[in-house]
Amino acid sequence: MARPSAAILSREIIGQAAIDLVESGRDLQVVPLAKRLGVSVSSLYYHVDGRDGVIRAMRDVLVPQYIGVPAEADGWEERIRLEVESSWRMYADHPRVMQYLLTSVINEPDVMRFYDAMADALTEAGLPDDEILTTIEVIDAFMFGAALDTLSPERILDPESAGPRLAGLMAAHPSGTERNRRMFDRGLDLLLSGIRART
Amino acid sequence: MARPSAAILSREIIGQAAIDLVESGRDLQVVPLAKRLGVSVSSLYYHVDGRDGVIRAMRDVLVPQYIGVPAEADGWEERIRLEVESSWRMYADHPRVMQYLLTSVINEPDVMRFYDAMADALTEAGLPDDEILTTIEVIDAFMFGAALDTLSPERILDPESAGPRLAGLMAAHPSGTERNRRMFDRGLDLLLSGIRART
DNA sequence: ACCTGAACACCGTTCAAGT
DNA sequence: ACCTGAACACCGTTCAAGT
Repeated sequence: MARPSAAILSREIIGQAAIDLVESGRDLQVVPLAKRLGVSVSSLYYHVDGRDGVIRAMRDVLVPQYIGVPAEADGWEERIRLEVESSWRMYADHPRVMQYLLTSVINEPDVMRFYDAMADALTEAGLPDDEILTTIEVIDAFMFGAALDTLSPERILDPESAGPRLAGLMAAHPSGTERNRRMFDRGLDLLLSGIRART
Repeated sequence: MARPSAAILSREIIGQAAIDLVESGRDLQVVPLAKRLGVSVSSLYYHVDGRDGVIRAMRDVLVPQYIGVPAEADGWEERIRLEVESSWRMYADHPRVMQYLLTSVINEPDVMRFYDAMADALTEAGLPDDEILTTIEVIDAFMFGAALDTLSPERILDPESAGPRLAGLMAAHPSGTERNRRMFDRGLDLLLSGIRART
């Protein structure tokens, strides 16, 4: 079966299988990926440029699922929230995949669209021109850090070894997904509040 | 020379060499590391528990250089700034090393000290108890994202393909280290301003 | 205690060969 | 056009052997 009647592989199929593999907790490796696809390793190389190509394929599968709907919103603040929210969900839904996208730069057009929308919103907010790009970068960085936070273990700190003050706070603190979600919301609130104070 | 008169390796020596290797732009690999140390690969395994052990060794070399001096400061805001600044510098000075520390959790006691100091400062600021931990996590996440931002290429976006609005802003925007530094400062400002608004 | 050399399983990549 | 099998360089790890 050197040439099947219908192609059994494609960039998308490979990208999706890689996402599944990685999200199931394993490393991104070509051999297990091929096995999962029931295909010989070298077959992958016809559709995708090596391991790095697999990473780009993952990105190209994920991005269209989350980015692109230029949400209907009233007011700059709501626009920023919606914009950030959609990128954030992509990160938070696939934190393990994120780790690999870290090195590979996100697709130009997508970043461009995000930056453009954000620049519009911040201009409308009345932020001075020379602060706009930096502010976008701040939000971007926070989003990124918040996404990677998902990767950290359920309990980051051991209450046993904490001081009494910290231990008390930790007892009433959520963990896992809820902790992460709350952190993201609060961060965005703080940033928006800070931006408002500058306009 | 199976047993030299004076040991030529140690955890620290290995950790430092690994930092140099990684910071020079290459991947963290055991074989080049051994070569750089003028030693056989298997020798590393006596001092360090494999590749992961090398990562921990890097961390144990870096952390004491940056963390630990509990800075003299007046006022909660200044305390937070100093605290965050020192962690941040470790990240920003060694962004490539950071990539590897991402997976490995930072040493318990260090995180604990950071969280404790931050909790004190935020309590002094008058922030409600149920917001303190979340706020610390926000700052932590931002710090992290800002550090990883250092890894992104000099010019993230191509002004050619940007809209006129964005292109104009980009012309007046710094790049490289300065861009990164400014972004970090602005982000911390925004967050602190947001925190102030909540007290 | 501290380092070496050989050996092994495994991974990423290439390429000629098949249909 | 699309997949396979073999071959290769290289990496991480182990372990017996040396002093």
